[in-house]
Amino acid sequence: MDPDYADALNQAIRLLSLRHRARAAQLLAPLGLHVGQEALLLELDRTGPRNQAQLSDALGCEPPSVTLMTRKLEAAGHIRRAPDPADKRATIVALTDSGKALADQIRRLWVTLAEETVRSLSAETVERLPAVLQIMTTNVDGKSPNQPAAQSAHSTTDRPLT
Amino acid sequence: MDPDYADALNQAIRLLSLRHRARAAQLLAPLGLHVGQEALLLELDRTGPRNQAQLSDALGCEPPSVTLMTRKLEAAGHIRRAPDPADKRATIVALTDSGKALADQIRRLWVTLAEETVRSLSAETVERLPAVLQIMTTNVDGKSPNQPAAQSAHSTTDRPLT
DNA sequence: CGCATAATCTTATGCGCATAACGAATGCGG
DNA sequence: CCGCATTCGTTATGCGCATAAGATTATGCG
Repeated sequence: MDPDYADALNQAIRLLSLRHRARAAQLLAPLGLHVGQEALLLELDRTGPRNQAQLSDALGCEPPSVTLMTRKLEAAGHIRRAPDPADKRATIVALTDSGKALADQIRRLWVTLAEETVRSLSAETVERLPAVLQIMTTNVDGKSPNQPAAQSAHSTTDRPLT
Repeated sequence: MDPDYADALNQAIRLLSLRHRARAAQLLAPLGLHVGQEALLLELDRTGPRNQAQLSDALGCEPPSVTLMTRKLEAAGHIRRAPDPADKRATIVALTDSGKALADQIRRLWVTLAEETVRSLSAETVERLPAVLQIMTTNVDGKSPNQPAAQSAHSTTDRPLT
């Protein structure tokens, strides 16, 4: 394994992360949203109402952050928080109509951005890109520090080498 | 443009960013480093001594952050800060021997991780991945908010579509 | 030369998110 | 029925980094 390649890969991911976050903040500022709140809205819109623990899991962030985000989004009228009748500890979170409209609006912003990116890539690269990113994600997220990363064997493969 | 594709791409990048950062923090903790400090060391090791303004530019972070990072790395003995004789405002930053050794050590950590990732991807994907990431980075980083992103025309293309 | 403008670095302050510690509710094994 | 570990949510605190404002030096121009 070429050390320079690993280094380039590492730096490329780091820069992409920074720029993506910066651009997201820029796009969302006019809407009065932050990056984490965007992710929460989109997640709710994708998978429907859930309690905060499930949300923090899906978003890859921690429960206290979810508490803050849901409080703020509720104050803005984008979501509803209601106690779960089946579990008095949990509070389930759902989009309001305003929140659903906002989620659609956000998605439209990213579409125009994705179009620019897609225009610069080959068709097959575009096709494989989501799967590749997912593989990179599962691998970089080593389950235990000094163990081979999950093979991500079943759902997402990219013509495994050999 | 399929809205679902743009959505998937957006979320994939977001998740990769989170996981990459988390893993980096995990790898660097034993070395007493943070993510930004790692980037600074590697950048210095790649391109040689520079002043802090140039560093903040290359790292994609802001000058005050560079001030804090260089102070801490200097206290740890990994870098040297010296006034620039040609410009009394600037302070140029250089790696010490200890810093250079540390940079090599860091790179070795990422190599083992990159190996796992490469093993899950096809040879041609691996070959194009850095360029693809760079294209995504330049595109996501729209120079001005409502203007077509830079074509990244000259150096990095990935068989442009059509 | 003299002065306005810009560039470099630093300090002060705020924001987003994490980790730690806690109270409340659940469910399981005795 | 009763401990007791577990899970959910919140509060308290800290860290990394950004933005805003200030001090010092460079630079361009009348």
